[in-house]
Amino acid sequence: MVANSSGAGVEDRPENGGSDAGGVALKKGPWTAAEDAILVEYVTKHGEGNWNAVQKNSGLARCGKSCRLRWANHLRPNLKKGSFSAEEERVILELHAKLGNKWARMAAQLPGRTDNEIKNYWNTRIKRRLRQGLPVYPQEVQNQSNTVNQPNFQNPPYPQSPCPPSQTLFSSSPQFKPAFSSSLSLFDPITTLSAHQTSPILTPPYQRYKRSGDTGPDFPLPFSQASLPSPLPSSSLPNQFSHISPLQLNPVTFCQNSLPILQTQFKFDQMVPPVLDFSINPELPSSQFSKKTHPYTADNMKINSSSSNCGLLDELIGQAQAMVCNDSSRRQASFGSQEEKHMLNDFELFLSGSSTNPPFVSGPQWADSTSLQPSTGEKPKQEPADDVNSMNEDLSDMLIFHPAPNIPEWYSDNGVSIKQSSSITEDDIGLDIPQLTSSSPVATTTDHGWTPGSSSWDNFSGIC
DNA sequence: AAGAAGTGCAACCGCGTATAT
DNA sequence: CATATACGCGGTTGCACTTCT
Repeated sequence: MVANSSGAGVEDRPENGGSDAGGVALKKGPWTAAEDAILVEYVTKHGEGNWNAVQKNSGLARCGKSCRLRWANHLRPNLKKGSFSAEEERVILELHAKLGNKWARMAAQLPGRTDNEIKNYWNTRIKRRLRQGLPVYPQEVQNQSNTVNQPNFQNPPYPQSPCPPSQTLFSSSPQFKPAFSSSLSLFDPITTLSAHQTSPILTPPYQRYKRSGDTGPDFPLPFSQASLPSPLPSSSLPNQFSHISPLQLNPVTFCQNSLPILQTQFKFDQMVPPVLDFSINPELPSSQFSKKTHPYTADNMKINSSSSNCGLLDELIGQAQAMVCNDSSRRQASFGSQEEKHMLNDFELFLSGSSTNPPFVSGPQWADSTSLQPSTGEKPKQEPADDVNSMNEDLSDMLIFHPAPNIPEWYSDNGVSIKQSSSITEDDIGLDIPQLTSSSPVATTTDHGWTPGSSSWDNFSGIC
C-alpha cells in the first residue's frame, strides 16, 4: 500500500537495515515519507539512473536497487494508482496470453502501470478467479489462440476416447503428439519455442534453464516449478484443475488427462479458462507452486514441493525413479502395451544415466511434428527463441505506447512530467487501450511460421 | 467479539545482462 | 579478455488489512 510511504507505521529502524554500504547501515522495509521526499528531490535534480549514487549523495540510507524500485513503482510521475480498469485487465490478459510472465513488457503497454503492479494483479486477482472456478482468458484471447493453433486443432490432438488415466505417464499413444506443442501454444510463450525448435520435453531438464533473460521467452519448463499444478487445495480449485497431478507435468500425461478439461470447459461462454495443464502457468506464475503438498491422483505418491526449482526437479526425478523402480506391478497395469513398456524402459535408462537420450524422443509420435527438431534432441538452444524474441522486441518497440527510451516521460527539469502523446490520463486509458485492443482483431492465419504468441503481435495497430 | 484464514501489496532477493574499467 | 559495477527483471516474502468462522 501507499500507506507505507505515508510513514504511518514505520519510522527509521536502524535494526531493519540489513546491509551495510560504506559504513552506512542501509535501511530496509517500508519507505517513509521523508525518504520518499529525499528520493524525489534527488531524482528531480539529477535524473534517473546511477541509483547507487543516491545513497551516497543524498544521504538516503537505501541501496540503489531499493531506490530504483521505489521510484519506479511509487514515486515517479504519471503512475496510475488504484484498481485496474476493465480495459486494462483485458490488455493484461491479452498480453499475458502472448508474453507470459513478462511483466515489464506488459507494463510497457500499460501506461502508468508498473510491472510489479501487474504482477501482483495477476498473482492475486487472476488466481482468485481460478480458485473460484471462473475462467481467466477472454473469449477473444481464446479464439485467437485457437485460431492460430488451428492446424493442430483441426486435427484434434485430443482423442475422442482418451486413454485411460492409468496410462498417464508413458503412454506412447500417437495422439499426444501434436497435443503437446499445440497445447503449449495456447497461452504460453513456450509455444514460441515449440513451434520452431526442440520441444522442451526433448531436452533433459538439466539442459534447460530457469531463466534465459531477454534472449528468449521465460517459458515455464516441463519440470520447472512454474509448470506444476496449482498449489491450491483441490477443494478450492476449479474442477478442471483439481484432478491434475504433478505427473501431468509430463506432457504425455498431461495431454491425455487434459482432454476432459477441453471437453468440459470449452463449453463455457464468454470467458474460457486456461485449457491445459501448461496453460496454468501463466495464470499462476509465481505462486502456482508452493510449499503445500500435492496429492497425486494417479498414484498414492505425494510430492512435498519445495520452493526451489532444483529441489523440485530432484524430487520429481526421484519420484519418477521411485515409481519406475518400485512399482513394477502398477507399471504392468498402467503400461500395458509393449510400446509403453519400451518407453518406460527408455525412461528408466534415461534416469539412470545409461542413456543420454531422454525418453519420448524416439518413436513415431513425434515424427511428423513440425514443431520438433530431429529426435536427436540435443539442441536446447535458443536460436529460434532469439529470433522470435527479438522480433517481439522489435515489434514492441513499435507499439504506440512504448515510452521514449532516452528521457523518462515523467521527468523534466522542473520535475513536472512531460507527457508524451500516449500518456497518460484516465481518459487516455479509456481511449487508447481499447483502441489498442479492439483494433487487434483475431489473427486468422500466420503464414510466416510464427507461433501464436508471437504472431499475435500483428494484431496490434501501430505495429504493422 | 476474537481468533483464524485469506488477500493484496510493497519490498526484497537472486540472477542475468549490459556496460565500464 | 577478465573483472567489476549498474541495472533490470521475475519470483518470493513479509505484513497490514479484510473477511470468515
